[in-house]
Amino acid sequence: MPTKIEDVARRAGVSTATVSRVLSGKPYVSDELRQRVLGAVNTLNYRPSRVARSLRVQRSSIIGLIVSDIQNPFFTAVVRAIEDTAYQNKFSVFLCNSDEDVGKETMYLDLMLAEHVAGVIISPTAGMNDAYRRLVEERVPAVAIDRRITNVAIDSVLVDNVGAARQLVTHLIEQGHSRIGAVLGTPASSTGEERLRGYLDALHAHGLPVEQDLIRTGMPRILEGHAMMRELLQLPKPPTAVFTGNALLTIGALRAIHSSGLRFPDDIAMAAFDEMDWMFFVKPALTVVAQPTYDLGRLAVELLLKRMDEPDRPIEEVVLAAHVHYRESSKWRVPNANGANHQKEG
Amino acid sequence: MPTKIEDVARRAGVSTATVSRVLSGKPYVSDELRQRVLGAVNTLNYRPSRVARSLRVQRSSIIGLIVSDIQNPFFTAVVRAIEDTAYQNKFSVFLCNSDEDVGKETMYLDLMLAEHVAGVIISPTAGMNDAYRRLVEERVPAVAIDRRITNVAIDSVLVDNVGAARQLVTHLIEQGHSRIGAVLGTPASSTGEERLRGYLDALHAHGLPVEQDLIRTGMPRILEGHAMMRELLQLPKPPTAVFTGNALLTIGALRAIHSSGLRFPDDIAMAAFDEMDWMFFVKPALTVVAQPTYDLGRLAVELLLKRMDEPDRPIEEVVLAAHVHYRESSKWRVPNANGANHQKEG
DNA sequence: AACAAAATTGTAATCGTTTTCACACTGTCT
DNA sequence: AGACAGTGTGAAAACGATTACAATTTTGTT
Repeated sequence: MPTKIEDVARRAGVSTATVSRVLSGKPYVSDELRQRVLGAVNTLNYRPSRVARSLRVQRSSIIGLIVSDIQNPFFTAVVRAIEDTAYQNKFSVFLCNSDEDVGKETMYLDLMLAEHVAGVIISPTAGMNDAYRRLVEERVPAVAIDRRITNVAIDSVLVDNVGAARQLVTHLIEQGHSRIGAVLGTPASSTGEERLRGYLDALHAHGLPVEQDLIRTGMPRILEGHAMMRELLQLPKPPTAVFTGNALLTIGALRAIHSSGLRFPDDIAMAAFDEMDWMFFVKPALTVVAQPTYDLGRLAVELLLKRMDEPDRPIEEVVLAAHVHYRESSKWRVPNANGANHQKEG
Repeated sequence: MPTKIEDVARRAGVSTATVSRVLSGKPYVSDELRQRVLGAVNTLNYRPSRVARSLRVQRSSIIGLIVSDIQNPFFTAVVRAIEDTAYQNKFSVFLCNSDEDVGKETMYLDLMLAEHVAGVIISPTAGMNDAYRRLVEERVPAVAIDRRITNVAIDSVLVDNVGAARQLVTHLIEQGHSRIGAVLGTPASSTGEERLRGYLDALHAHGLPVEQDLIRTGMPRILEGHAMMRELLQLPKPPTAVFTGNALLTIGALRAIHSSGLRFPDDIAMAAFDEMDWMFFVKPALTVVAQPTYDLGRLAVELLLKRMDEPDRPIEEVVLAAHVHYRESSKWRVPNANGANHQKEG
């Protein structure tokens, strides 16, 4: 029932080759035939089958996008940017949610290969996965976003996590804290690992001891963030400040703090990763590092397009800076009787 | 370079037909050949081209999903449910973001038709669009979610917006309010229209006058919500309560209220659509109607699957109830000198 | 006018599957 | 022995586009 190129050709009294040429804007078609073809296309309301086209030309105009958590506002912002940029370049996006599950991620990557997507953008769930290797073996253009792939070298656009975390924690230290809790994503992902490293860097630089009890890692989700924060608060000697490593963990931690009736910065100081829409409502205002979500997404697409054009260009790794917003939640803290609080000037 | 079915056939010493039969679990293949084929598939690491398959069988195992705003947490929750359910049924999801733009929506629908998706789930930007008609003309299984399509009859899964809005506004009235502002999405979408209708119903039922000045509609986004709420607050005689019609509008309205230094429920009462992750933090707690997001998504996929099996079954329209959480933001209000406040018992 | 080069057009092969059809080989039942 | 119903297998025809190649016409150059 769907009209095919042959129907159009018949109606316009030309060959399918000509129709194809007209439709793909190729040269060497007389104006007269072009008009006839266009007319036929119009009256028949013909839309070429992308499937057939993909089969023939061995690539599609679809960008496969795999994010690790579609409910994380950080990723939806990035998705938004990717979608916009892809759209501007006549590509469309095939989005999947790996849900931080390596099995699901592998399955979706396989699907995309089988589907002959033009390229893949992925926020990897783990540093390595054989499926990533297959990607480069089959020479499918691919870009990693947000997290690093250690398995194999591919283009990536990342954020300076170490630097941002170090800044945030340094700031807490300068505000007089020495026992700083960390609620982080699993170190299996580069973001988790790097944000932890930034935290440790800051402690070391100020000669502060590292207390393993104060460092919690887990799946970067609200529930886990809540649990980790509660554990920290139930410690015999709880931290006087906390650093949270992602939007969802921050929500969870806020919930835990909130339900124990504590308030920052006086009961506990806080500095978090990721700015969110509704944060204006958190009082006192939360010190956060805002990640360049839109640029991240835009650059990922641009890198992907570049690699499609030049498959053999050298691997490129873009690292974006994040911007810290210093606000009240981490303000100078009056030392209280609560614990040993090595006061430093800020 | 990618291995094709022919390579497998050659290596196993059989015909491509046999390979295909083995791979799709068809009967009439001897155990011996089956083993040989499976072995060859394994050593060659063969993955059949979905594109070729789609072309041949004239359908894919992809569900196309078009949402009107990927940054709206209501939709991401629904997307999550759709993804999960699709995955369980061996379908994968091709997600696009129409961004409340009819042009973009049309373009994506066309793309999906051209891509021969197995079915389409869509949250329509407007009540009618010729592209919807094409969907049924070409007999592509389709389900509308959240919003109604008036153009043409298709399966849909909706929420009882009129009822939920009526409940919310009735509650405000019972708490003593008679001048209730409304910050709603554009009435071009059924959600906007129905939530407005619920609001009006409640007013009429209590014999309260409708003041056009108190009713604001616009794009359901944060910016617009903020602007509409600010306009309401700047009215010579501002409302004593406000009803917001969607998650993003609620955030915008909250921001406007927050920045004018007002507090609910005393300065202004509030009741909103959509529960969000972080709302525990809003104090006093916000009265909201929680939509059944997960069920919405799950049912959409189930309806779609049913229609794939039985293309001629009667159109089904599922309407889900939403659940109101009564909290402090709308509590009984001490009448003040501010305006004519027809007191009713609550 | 003669010839080369460029512009138009069509024929048919191709992309990688699935599936129809034909054929061959079993048994089983008259 | 012949007919018949399964089984098991492969050859080849789809599916709907693109494009290499060839054939033809037009244009440009001497």
